[in-house]
Amino acid sequence: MAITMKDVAKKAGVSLSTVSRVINDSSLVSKDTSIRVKKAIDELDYQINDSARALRTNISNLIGIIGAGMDNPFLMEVLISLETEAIKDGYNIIYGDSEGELEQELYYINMFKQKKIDGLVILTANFSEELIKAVKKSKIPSVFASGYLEDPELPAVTVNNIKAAEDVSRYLLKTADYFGIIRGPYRDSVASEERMKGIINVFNNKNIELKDKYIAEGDFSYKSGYECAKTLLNNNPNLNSIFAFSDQMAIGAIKYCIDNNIKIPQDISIVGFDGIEASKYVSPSLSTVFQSGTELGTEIMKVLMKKINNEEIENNKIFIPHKLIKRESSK
Amino acid sequence: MAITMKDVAKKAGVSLSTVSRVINDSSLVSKDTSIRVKKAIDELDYQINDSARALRTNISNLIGIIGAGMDNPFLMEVLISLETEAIKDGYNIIYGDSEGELEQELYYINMFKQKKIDGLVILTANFSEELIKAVKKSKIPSVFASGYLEDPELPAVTVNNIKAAEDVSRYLLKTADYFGIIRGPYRDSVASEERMKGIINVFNNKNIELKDKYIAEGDFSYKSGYECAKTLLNNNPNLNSIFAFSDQMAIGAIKYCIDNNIKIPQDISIVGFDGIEASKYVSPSLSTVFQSGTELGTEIMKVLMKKINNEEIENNKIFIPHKLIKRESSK
DNA sequence: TGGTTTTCAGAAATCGTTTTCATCTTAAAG
DNA sequence: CTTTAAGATGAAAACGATTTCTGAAAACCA
Repeated sequence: MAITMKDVAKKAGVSLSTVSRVINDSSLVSKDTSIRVKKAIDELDYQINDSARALRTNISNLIGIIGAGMDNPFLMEVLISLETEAIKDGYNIIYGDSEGELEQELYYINMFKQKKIDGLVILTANFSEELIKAVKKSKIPSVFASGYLEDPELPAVTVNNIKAAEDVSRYLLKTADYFGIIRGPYRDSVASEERMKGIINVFNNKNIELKDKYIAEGDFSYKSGYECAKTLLNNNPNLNSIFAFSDQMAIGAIKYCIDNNIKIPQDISIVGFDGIEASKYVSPSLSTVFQSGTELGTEIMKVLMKKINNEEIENNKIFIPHKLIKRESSK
Repeated sequence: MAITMKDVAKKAGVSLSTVSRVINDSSLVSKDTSIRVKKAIDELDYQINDSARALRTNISNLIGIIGAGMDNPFLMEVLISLETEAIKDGYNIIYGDSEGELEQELYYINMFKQKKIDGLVILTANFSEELIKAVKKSKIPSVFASGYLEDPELPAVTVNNIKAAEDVSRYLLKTADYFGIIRGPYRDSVASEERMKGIINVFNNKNIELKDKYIAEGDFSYKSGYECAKTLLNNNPNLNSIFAFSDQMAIGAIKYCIDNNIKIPQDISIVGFDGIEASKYVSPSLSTVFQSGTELGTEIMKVLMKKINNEEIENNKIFIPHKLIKRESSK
């Protein structure tokens, strides 16, 4: 059927072993035969059979990614970056979208085990204890994006959520006595919890009481941002700043204000999180915490490669830089 | 090392063949042994080795996707949908981002061949003749998203670009004598060419001359939309409508107008294409041609499954529905 | 020159499945 | 009571690579 090593071996007049050696750049083969074999490979247009190789070596050159919320441009950017980096290291990406469901996450871990993936990236905004357990149990070298796990065996790469939230809080409190918060889901969202921590730090520091009515729970979507803004502004009629935990929610909040004739930034300042491309092009343009999805992706991959190659990981909690960008949506 | 069929066989007191039969739901095994084997599988937590199976059967249960421009939320939606559908059919998605480079596309086709993928989806806005040739040569069952190929062997699933562009054209010409066009790349963009065709149809019909200065070439990004709007409005000072071939470009164009104190829709109407979520939340909200990325994904998968299973494909050019949605950005 | 090391190449085992073929029961048919 | 067919199961041969072990030839050394 397809061309195999055997065909190449016959054509080049050598044994299977030799062909394999040439393909794998073994030093144990003479320049001369190497050239001959390579020529045969070329002429026959031979393609290695990855299944056979994976079976024999137990290495698949596959990196599994379990993702959710890819409608978020930021996560998407991370995904693309992961793919780009993986290819550089000779790996392919196999993607599973869990839609945030534990059941599906476990399903993918199983699938991935069967596929003998070499590494795993968890690219979801929230994840449960059960997932963490399952990942650990799988013994697959893994890295978590977003959030920080206490577990030393499970490295995480993320923006410094606490510090970033502190930055925003201090900034908003320059022109306000308190501010409304459109946070991410309460359930299993490490990142949101950390950002809340940052806010609390600053509130405490300034002796401001953080009231429940300042907080609305969104799910990172445009729509939930819109709804949350409505809730917040109804509950706090003279609210003059909002910090949303994603740009999409911030843009939703902006829309609500415009729909209801609330002037931005005169009446209210709005700050988002992520720094997605769209944040520059909405009107008013959105102030936000910028983090580079591309950078996050490359860092994740670096750590993952180390884990796969059993190298020492000096630090299992890696921060990528962030920057507060002030635009038209805030004063 | 890992648990294999052999272990299961031993535990259940049967032969390898029988275990294999149970796993593959063969009818040739008695109820009794089947239960026994299944119990053993459960107890040992046995996982099939996909490499071995793929080697033996030459079936990988992998579907390759070559994509580009995933920063476009619409394509992203298609990707997620493809993944969801693939899983239902027992396939995994392996994704390669070509960044629109032929070289990378060819590279992925090669990789995918080695991985023995069962099907391929080309999910890029533009593709060249060379790519088409390579896909054909690969003999992998393939489906193209977007654009229509004349080739009967290569099915394509897409919105009816011609008709959709006609709809927009007729709509805009109700309140204008002509309109500006922010099109997609000239190079290899079947979809853009088709939309131009639709525009030309309507222009001809109404005896309007399509001048070069009405047309600006973008790349589907926010930024290019902004730049193109600038060009168009400079070249056509009293332009009062713009049709952009993506929502992102339309949003960029809106931004340019707002930045330059051009009132939407009083001074100018703007219509986009795709119907991405953001189009609802920008201000003014964007009129656009809605098409469902999810639906596109499921349709693509349906066709691909037919190709993989060697079923008859009655129609190798499938249209998904579209709908012109009128919002605040147009009158 | 004879012995020792190096260098290169091949034979064969192996990875974990699926599948063909053969075998052995047991039930149905005559 | 034989003969046949059907129903279950097992043995063994693939699938296409890698790798260990072994051996031949060439190169080195004294």
